[in-house]
Amino acid sequence: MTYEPLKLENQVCFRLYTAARLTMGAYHPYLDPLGITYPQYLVLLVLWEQDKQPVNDIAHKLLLETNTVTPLLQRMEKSGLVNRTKGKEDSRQRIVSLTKKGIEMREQAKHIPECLSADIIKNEGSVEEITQMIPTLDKLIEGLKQNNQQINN
Amino acid sequence: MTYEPLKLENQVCFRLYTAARLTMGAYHPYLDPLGITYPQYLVLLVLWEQDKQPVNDIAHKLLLETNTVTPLLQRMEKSGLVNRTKGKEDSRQRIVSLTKKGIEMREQAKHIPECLSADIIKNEGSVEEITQMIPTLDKLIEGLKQNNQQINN
DNA sequence: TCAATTTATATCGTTCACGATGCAAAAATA
DNA sequence: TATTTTTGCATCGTGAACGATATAAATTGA
Repeated sequence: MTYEPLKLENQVCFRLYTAARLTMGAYHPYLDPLGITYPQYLVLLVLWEQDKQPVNDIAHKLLLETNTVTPLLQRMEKSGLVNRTKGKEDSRQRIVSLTKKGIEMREQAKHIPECLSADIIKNEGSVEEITQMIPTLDKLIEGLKQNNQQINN
Repeated sequence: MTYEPLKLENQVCFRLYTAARLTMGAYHPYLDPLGITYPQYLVLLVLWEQDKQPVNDIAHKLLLETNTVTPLLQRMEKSGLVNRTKGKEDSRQRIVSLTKKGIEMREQAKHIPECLSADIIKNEGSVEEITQMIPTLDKLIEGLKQNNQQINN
């Protein structure tokens, strides 16, 4: 009985990749009525915590590149959720602020986390077990951040 | 001290989404020289376990839709990794088989899993802790599969 | 002060990911 | 057998993700 690393079933990354995709799928019933996608929901979470942030801060908090976030914000501006104004001190910056619609969406989104927990309980049973993964995921993310930085230097 | 579900830092899904993206990034140094992407690597893993499978089987094993896998396989055919031939019993099927190049790539990819483990150890320390998440991830994936099926009915 | 460098954002091209739709072959059923 | 339904795959459109590159503004430093 030998351990075979090239087997799909032995790969942690495949599970992360799949779990992430399926979890995003589970958000669909709640985000579709609001007319937003999961990455757009993440941007809103960031702005609901603190309004009026430059693109870079948002990208940094989501661990995304600005060339991912810029088009995302452009789409959100087009759909009336945010405004993008030139920075006053630093005119290279684009300050992203919530519109009335963006602010009000928070009320509608308020119950999404508990809805998702309920869905998970319904089909699988244990939110506790899942939340126990958080410290490990955080350590993994921190390590991967450093690793990928080393690659790009 | 109230728990705030709408805070980014309290969201498990965001961590899965981030961990998955960053892990895929960590594969780059090993996959780029082979000229393949991470999803293409997953397809190869499936075909290395068993050659000559219809599109549907591959999609099912990767938990992807066929409309994701079909273009993926078309690109892999164009880059000379696989062939796609009409099924003999069921002519609706497309049987995907490895080319010589696809078979030989297994040798070059052999050490990727241990390289990735080494990278994780280097920057974070504990592969054991990460592999301990596997049962939980599997339960989560299984529950989400059922949940998302219920949605689409 | 002026050139060189860095920084913040944007643009472009390629590859996923997936909902919606189309189509032909197979299976089910009348 | 003829018709309906299902199945397997493909195509199209949209929205991420991200590497590479561009551009203008700010910063550094000679």
